[in-house]
Amino acid sequence: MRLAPNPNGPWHLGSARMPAVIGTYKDRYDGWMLCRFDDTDPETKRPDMDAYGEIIEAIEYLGFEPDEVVKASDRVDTYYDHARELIDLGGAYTCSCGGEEFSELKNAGEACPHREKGVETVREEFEAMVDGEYGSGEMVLRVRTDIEHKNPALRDWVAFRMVDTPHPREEAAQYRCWPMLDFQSGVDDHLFGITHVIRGIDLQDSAKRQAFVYDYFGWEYPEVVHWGHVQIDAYDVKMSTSRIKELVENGELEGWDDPRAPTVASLRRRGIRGEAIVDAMIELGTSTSNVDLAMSSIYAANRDLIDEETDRRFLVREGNQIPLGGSPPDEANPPLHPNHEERGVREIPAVDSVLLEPDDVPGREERIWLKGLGCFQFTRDVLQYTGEDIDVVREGEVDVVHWVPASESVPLRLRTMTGDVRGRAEPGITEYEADDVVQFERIGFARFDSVADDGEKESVAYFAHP
RNA sequence: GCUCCGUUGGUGUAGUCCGGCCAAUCAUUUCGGCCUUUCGAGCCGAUGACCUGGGUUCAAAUCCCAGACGGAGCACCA
Repeated sequence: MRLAPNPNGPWHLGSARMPAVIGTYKDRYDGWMLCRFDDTDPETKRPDMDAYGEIIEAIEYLGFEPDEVVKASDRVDTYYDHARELIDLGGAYTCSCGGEEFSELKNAGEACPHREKGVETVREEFEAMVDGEYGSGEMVLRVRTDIEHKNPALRDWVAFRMVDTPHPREEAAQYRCWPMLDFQSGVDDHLFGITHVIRGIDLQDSAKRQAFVYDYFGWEYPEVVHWGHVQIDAYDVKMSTSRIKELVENGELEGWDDPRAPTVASLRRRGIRGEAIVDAMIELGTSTSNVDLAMSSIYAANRDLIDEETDRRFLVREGNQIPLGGSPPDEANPPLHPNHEERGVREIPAVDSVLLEPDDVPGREERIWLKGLGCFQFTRDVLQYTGEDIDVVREGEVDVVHWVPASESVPLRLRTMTGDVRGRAEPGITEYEADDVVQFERIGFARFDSVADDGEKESVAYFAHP
């Protein structure tokens, strides 16, 4: 198996499908997996030097490890060698037609005059291409397929072209003659002994194109599966590397890990496990039709993974301060996890007054149960402790809500897909470190991004999902 | 215009090759109920789909034909 990412930027969620499915096959059948960066376009899809590492990190985060990692831009000489061989076999010719000019001939099913050049001439001209003697657009090497093939997409396609812009990698900066994907990828799949290829429907014709090269060389083509595009609901931002790059550059997104960005880095920062993404991607299967992945599938998978081990805590968003009356306990001790009392309890002081979320403030004379503390009645702008038994909750008369002390709680900013929310959390959260995940009761799971060591400074958490 | 591919509930998927056991699987979502000092989970239940029209057949999601709709390619991008 192989992953063949284009390192022109960090990964969006659609890209994650590649390692998710291919890596799962590899693990399931004890296969071998190559990660080959198809970075043979220094111009239009110019490689981003940071993306090589970011992509490897993303693959690891998703839980996979390639057996070998290579860059196509390190292998250009190998492609040249195969091009020479193909020329000698009569399978390719150099062509100086303009793009439109050739396109018209091709669509009419007519060969261009260059098709009948002798092998010697072709070799000379190809060596001149390799030596950089032509500028961009002046000369290409075409594979001789079938100029009258009923599918115009397969007729004499370009294998190498000239690119004036140097490759951003120093090691590859000297090349001007670059292979096209169909040539490079086709040759490499054979050389690396790839037996199974899974890729997008945009490359549906690639197998047919590459088959001409394989026939010239007498190679056997790998098994190939094409899948449709994946869209994800819940995002306003289009899932496209170039679009996201644009939004990051003009400041509309704070970065590739902005919670509004449909990227691998964003979900990671929100504390969602790579495994949850993989689980959801696997369920999509590999049909050739386009699919919509519901974020709720990823959330459901993540919940399965983290719910049992995640501490519960209180966070009140944009709270209303209400004084306490009567003689309630001066501290609440709800469990860190309701199913695991052995993990201990939290210590939440309850003095003077509390904060409640606006929606939770009870109406006049209504009762409410502050979780871990007891039953209160809202009378004359004060929550008056009633001392009633938990039975009032069991009987459904009183709702249970979360709360925090007004004075001893700590500020926290919760970053969500729809913007930041400010609130105050119970004091115990200062025990956490960045990367810890908690469940804010009745709000949802979140990952701490930074935890302030003193209670006056604001901590920051990224909201994952309910 | 030429060439490929696809179409099963809100979403995804199984079943289609080799017609019957499919009044259609599983997951997710939504909505109820039980349980619960949150939410979730768990348990119980409900809603909800074979693109259309013909044909073949005792029998069609499945085979055939036509059409509709959707996607992809026809790049000196990947």
